[in-house]
Amino acid sequence: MLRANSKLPMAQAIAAAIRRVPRGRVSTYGAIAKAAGYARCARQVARVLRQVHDLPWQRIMGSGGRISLRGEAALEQRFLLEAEGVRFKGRRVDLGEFEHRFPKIARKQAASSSGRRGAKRLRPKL
DNA sequence: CGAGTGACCCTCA
DNA sequence: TTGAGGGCCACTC
Repeated sequence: MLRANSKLPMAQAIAAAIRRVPRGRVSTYGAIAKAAGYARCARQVARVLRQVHDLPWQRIMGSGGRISLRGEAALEQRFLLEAEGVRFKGRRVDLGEFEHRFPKIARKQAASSSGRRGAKRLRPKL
């Protein structure tokens, strides 16, 4: 059961949003982040996906339905999604048909001033 | 050249 | 010490 996401931690809110995606459907970082109430934290979504493996990470795609993963993980994701009935168009998914739409998006206004400088780290190459 | 995105990081309590 | 939370920047199109 999902409570008001405004009372849940950010990671939990994001995780809850991810769990709201039904089988056979996919979502994007921006959509998840916005659904969770943190439209600017698309990166945090990735962090949750990596940290919490209780989520259907396979249903989370990058913008445009692209797979943000790399290597065999991308192939695995595609395989799992195809098993759910999601059709791939080359390297992408047709979000127009498979993107899950959240019934309600809670507008949360975070007025906290915590972390400032974030990751400057370069992206991993493969 | 500009806009958009990201499977992370760092900083604060 | 750990937990929680938020954002900047490099890279792609």
